[in-house]
Amino acid sequence: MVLHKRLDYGSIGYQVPPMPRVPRSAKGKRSIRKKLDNKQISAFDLLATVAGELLSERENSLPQCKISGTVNPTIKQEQQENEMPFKAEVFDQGSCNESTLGSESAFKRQISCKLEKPSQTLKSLEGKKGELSSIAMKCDIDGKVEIGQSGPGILEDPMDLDAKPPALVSSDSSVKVPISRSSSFSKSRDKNELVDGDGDENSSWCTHPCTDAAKAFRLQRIGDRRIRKLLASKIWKVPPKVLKDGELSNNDVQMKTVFGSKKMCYTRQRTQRSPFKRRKLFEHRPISVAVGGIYGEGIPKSAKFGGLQIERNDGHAISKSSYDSGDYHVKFTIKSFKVPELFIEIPETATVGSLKRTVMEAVTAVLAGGLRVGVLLQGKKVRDDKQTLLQAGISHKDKMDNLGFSLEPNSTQAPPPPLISPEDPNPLLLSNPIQRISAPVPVIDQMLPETLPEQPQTSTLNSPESDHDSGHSHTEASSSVDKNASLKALVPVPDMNSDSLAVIPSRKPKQTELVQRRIRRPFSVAEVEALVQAVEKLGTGRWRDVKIRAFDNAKHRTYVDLKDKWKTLVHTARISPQQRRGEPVPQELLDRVLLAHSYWAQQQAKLQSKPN
DNA sequence: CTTAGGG
DNA sequence: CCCTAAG
Repeated sequence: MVLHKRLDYGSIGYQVPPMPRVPRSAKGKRSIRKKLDNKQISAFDLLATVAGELLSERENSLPQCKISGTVNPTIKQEQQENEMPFKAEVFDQGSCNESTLGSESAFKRQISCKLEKPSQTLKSLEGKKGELSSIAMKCDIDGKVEIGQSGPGILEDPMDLDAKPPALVSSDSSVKVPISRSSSFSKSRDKNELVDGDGDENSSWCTHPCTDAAKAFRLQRIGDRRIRKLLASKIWKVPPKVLKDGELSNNDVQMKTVFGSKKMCYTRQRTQRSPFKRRKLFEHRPISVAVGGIYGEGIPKSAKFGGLQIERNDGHAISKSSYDSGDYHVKFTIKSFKVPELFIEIPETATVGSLKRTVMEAVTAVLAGGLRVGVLLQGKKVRDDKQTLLQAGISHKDKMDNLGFSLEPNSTQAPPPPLISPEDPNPLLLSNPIQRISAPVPVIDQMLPETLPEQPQTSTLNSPESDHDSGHSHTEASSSVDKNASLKALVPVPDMNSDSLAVIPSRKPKQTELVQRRIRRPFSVAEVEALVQAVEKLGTGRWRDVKIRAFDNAKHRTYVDLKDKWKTLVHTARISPQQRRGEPVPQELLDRVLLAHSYWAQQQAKLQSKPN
């Protein structure tokens, strides 16, 4: 079975506009490359490039993704020690059968996350400056996010890989191996998969010795090609229109065009009879990306960066003259990514799996909900998108160790990508008793390179830009502390059990906090089938019963959801097949919908006219 | 908390 | 999906 439309969500009214696609025509590439070559790229282009890197990969979403970061609630220096590195991994379990593939969101995945090395921060994992290791980031609005640190493994020189001091790798369990969509990944995944929060630092992919074959494969195929792809397709995919002349202030609009217009919201699952009150979870605080530095022309042409970069078009051997004319290129690598302050609230009775899912959901919601990229130079946000890098002060020759990128949740919009479906698509088979809880999206602040330790970690919050983001960061001061404490408590118990969860403080978000909209989870055919069956039996006025009968184990489906779904089903059944969107529902089911609908409508009418 | 509907 | 008035 093949996924039909990536962005077509079943229910009407939630269609997320398709991401504008830009033909990967040579022409397009050339034009942009030309701009790069001529240093004509504006700050906004740079932003867009980064954004594109992060968000325009929806078409190539990988069924697996990893996110690593540091829980860093407050961006204050003194809290550095409280930073809790965490890692959330999600990957396809490989069992994509008919039912699990019913819808894109139906991918059954297993998520695992680890909290480890409480005192370690991603920062400490950064390779030495100049080291050609970088972080590869990919994120698409489909909910797949990939953020992996690509070390020398993707470099052309295999020696680097072997020569790389294990310390760097092992010391940082949150460092990810570059995740490529190539089969090489799946090959090596087997041995590395199911990284369960067992505390085994070596369980992360990067620390697992890759097989020679896999290694070779990766080096050979991923290296150059992957980078090229990253540079070429992803970046170029961003519609020029969107990139051009956008004011930072217009970013919202611009990005909206790209990511959809729905407001980004994420709320914790409302669980039937859940003892937990709905909370406002996500903070729309900026996520920051630290850049390893800007590399000037001195960088060997063979140098490869796995992450974002503006690469000199070596294919067109830059002539001496071009250099003379000031045709320099700014090169940089985003080495780390922090996902701070993830506020998690979860009942003690929840399963570890649910915790993992929650974390993943929280992170995914933020990343996939729509991001805006901000460029920070020495802690200051570069607002003028029209500026060229040079004008902005980003020069190839500068030792810009202070270039930062901030990923800011787009509060004004957010095409909630189908999040991972923890449960089996078939409601009748659902058996996961997880209690979904809230997961706030934290703010991630800029992580500055070690060379600029003095840079206040609060730069992002304090920077002028914080104004245009959902700014509610400050209301979190106290919460961050709680969070820290709670997460910290989790660390010692990688294999946390419910008890450890109890440590999590249930700080009540302020009412002023925004409530994230729940992520969309298109109903799979299996679910529709179950729904139809239940309604046929129970009628259309007993949603709670329907819920219990057919979706008791699908915690993410509330009776209201079911009622709404039925509503849309009825509508869908009435419109022409051409007008339907999302995963097609078998006509047979739609027929039953209409039948049941009319039948129960009659019954209701009878009851009305003839009460007793 | 459930329903029922509009948004 | 969200929000809410009603029951």
